[in-house]
This record gives sequence, C-alpha cells and structure tokens, in this order.
Amino acid sequence: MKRTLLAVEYSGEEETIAVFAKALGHPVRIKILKLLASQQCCFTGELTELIPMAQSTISQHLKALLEAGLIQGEINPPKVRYCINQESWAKAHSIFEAFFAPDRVFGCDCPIVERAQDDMCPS
Amino acid sequence: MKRTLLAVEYSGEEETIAVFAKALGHPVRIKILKLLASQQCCFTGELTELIPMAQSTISQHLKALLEAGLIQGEINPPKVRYCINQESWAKAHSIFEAFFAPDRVFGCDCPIVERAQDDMCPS
DNA sequence: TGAATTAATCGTACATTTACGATAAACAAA
DNA sequence: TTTGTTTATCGTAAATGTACGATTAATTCA
Repeated sequence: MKRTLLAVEYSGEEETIAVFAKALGHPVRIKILKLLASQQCCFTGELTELIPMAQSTISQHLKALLEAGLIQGEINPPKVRYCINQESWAKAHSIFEAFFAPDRVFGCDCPIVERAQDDMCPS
Repeated sequence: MKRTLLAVEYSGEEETIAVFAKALGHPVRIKILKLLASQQCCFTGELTELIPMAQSTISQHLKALLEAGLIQGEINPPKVRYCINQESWAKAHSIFEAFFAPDRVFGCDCPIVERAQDDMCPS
C-alpha cells in the first residue's frame, strides 16, 4: 500500500475510540460480548455451542476482543474462562459517552439551498 | 470464502451496533466526525486541507460515514456540505450507552485458580 | 503411559478495506 | 463556449479481515 509522506497524526482519544470501535465492528463479536456480559460466571467454550461457527473462527474473534482489551481470559485447563474486562468496559463506556455527547455537536442548520451563499459559513 | 451452512443469526441491535462501530473503526473517520461536530456550519472540502490525505481517500471515508448514516451531505455546487446526522448520532449515542451500561454486565469474580472447581460456574 | 478434552494456532482461500493517482461530472464564472 | 473549482468515481495495489479444516499444545483422567 502506498503511503502518504506526511503521516496523519491522531490523538490518543481518536486512536482509542477507533480501536474499541474496530473490535465492535462485527456482529458476532457483539453477540459474544453480550453473552459474556450476561454470564454470572466467566465463560469457556459454550460459545461454540451457542454460535454456529467453527471453533477456530470463534477463537479468532475472541483474540480480537482480547487484543482490544474488552475481555480477559483465564486459563483453567483444559478450559479457558473469558469474561468482560470491567476496566476497559468502563473506559469504552466513558469514551463513547463523551464522543457522542450531544452538546459536543453543533446544530446543523444548513438548509438545502439553491445556491451557495458565501456568508453562510464562517470559513 | 467458505460459509457455514447454518448462517449465524443476529439481532437488529447486534447488526446496528456493528454497523456504527465499523464506521467508527478508523481513526481518520473519528477525526472527520470530530471536525464536523465542531463546525458551526457544515463542512465541505476544508477536510482535505486539515487532513494530509489524498482527496479521493477522504471522499472514500466520507462515503463510509454516509453509508453508516452518521453524516449527511448536501450538494451545493460545486461544493458539498457535510454535517453530522443528528438523528443517527442520537441513535448511536443511545445504543452504545445501553450496550455499555454497567448494570448489564455481571461482575466477574473469577479468580485465577489453580484448578477448576466444578461448583464455580452455574452451567 | 495413553486416551480424551479443550482451545490456540497454522495454512489457506477469498472478500473487504485502505490508500493512491487519474479521470469524470457538475456547476459557476469569465 | 471555455475555463476553473470541487468532489465523486474508477482502476489498482497492498494490507487486513473472515471463514474454514487440520494440527498442535496443555492438561485431566483412566
């Protein structure tokens, strides 16, 4: 992939949101998180019984969630227990909350206009 | 790509979160959204001045945000005004809020144990 | 020691994403 | 009509994502 010479700079917040969001960007991972969140005790491989996907595929999705920090696993041979990482969960909660806070968003009054009016935009 | 015979079924909520999250899953799109959210008036191509990326790439990212419904554009030739789609924004806000609500998540008391104890997990 | 069980990892195939430059389309202004 | 401005789309290349089956690794149980 060709890359631009000047790399785009991202703030920590931008990177963090993107990492969390990317991990949430597949419905099966949402399903897995919901299952884990609803378990009183942490999970093992019942996921393969609940989700009709190859064991290796589910393991791959678990790895993605692990790497984003949203879950944690505890080896308990031959099983592994997964559960929500509460700290990251809280962090994701607050960062998304702040991002979507309505007061951060200016109202968009842009009407559908026939013609641009130069004085409509400050810039 | 080989597909499993039994397709996995997703709830509307799972799909919706995944769609929004996928759109948020790249830092440049977070940056774009922040820029649009902070503009009093809607945006056009100042993005290309603020973000050192090819114009076509930015257009591509805008398209992704459009398709997820997070922004809207108004043709105002030869410029296009983009702004946050407030309705979707509010929807994303509430759906992420509900998803991350701490009371949805059971506490994970799973200790790191030497050996599995059968009575630890209900299932 | 030798099964059995569970989950990660490997290898692979195909789809999607991401970036670029070039081109096309839409319109205003000269 | 021609020119300039702005943005979308096309074509392309490389990276990443997603799914599978097969294999490997770790540990328990017989």
